[in-house]
Amino acid sequence: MRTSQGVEWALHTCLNLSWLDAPVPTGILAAFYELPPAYLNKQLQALVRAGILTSTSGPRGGFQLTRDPGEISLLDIVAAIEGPEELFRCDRILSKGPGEHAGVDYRQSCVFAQAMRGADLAWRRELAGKTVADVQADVEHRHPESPANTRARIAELR
Amino acid sequence: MRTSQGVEWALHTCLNLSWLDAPVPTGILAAFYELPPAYLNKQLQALVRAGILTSTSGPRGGFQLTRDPGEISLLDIVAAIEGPEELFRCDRILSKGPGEHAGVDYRQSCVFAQAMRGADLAWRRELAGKTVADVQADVEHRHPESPANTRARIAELR
DNA sequence: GGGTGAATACTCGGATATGGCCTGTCCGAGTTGACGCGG
DNA sequence: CCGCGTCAACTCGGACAGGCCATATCCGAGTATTCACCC
Repeated sequence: MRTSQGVEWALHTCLNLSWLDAPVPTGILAAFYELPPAYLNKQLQALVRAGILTSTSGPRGGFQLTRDPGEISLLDIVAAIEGPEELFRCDRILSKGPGEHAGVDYRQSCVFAQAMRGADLAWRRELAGKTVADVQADVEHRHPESPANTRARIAELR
Repeated sequence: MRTSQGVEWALHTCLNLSWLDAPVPTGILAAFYELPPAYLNKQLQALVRAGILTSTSGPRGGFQLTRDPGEISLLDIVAAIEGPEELFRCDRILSKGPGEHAGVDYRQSCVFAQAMRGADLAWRRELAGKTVADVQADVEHRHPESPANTRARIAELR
């Protein structure tokens, strides 16, 4: 059980977009990391549906962040790509067991489901506590040249 | 990204086995929750490889816990089924980016990978903190008849 | 020279193939228990 | 009655198909720019 590649792509792409102020087309963003352009486009569509990115068609179009990087958590991005389901898949097999009554929601009452949901929430809490702005700050602290490098490379690829 | 069905099956099966002291064959364990026997067998094999269960061949054979339920964490079971990989898949796409040097392990230095690993650890910490014995106690507290019910149903299926 | 119109190039968006892993099944190897026979 | 050997049934274990989701790609719809033409 691992996240899809799209998550890593989306994270890094959002960080790059946080250093830019004009729309950037898929082709450029894909070339930045040598990714398949059409498939990256598909992932970015999911970010648009989630309200994280805005898309503009036509020449000089592309993708850009809809809001401040400080308002975009890593959980927002992960959930946009992976979907809203929780990590643990509960098919309520307890309902097939003995001594159990109908009309009970085993997703709520099953102790395992509860424990797994607790772990799921811990995971989400960590992801929700870190924003793109936080990452931005970390990276700029370690590698102050990163924003300029990114802008330069984007301009070079245009 | 969700856990496979095998995780839920393994969790409940381990709990059932914690209330029994003799080996139970796959067929019985599967009938308990109306699961496909051969496929459940496949999952239990993974638990054997992980050292959680012991298997005995021949008549009167089957599966049983290798150690005390208090020494089996939910993480042990999940990891046995899902494998040891962490949730976030990092393909080090940074190494394809500009201004980056070879010889750097981007699984370590990438800020996103670090943040995702932190969330992963939070998830694992929750799962490692809960043992089968804990679940056992919770269930017995809420439904004191559960152990007897389980033993009766197992005997009935034999 | 300025404005307008069409043509054009560019970009996103969804519809469409392919591959790998999860799901599901089957049969053979090994072991245990039972049974019958002989002492 | 007791011991031993054979037989048979039972169980695990790994090898073998099918289905679904992640991966990957392509082409059409829409739009802003550009350029040429006309006033």
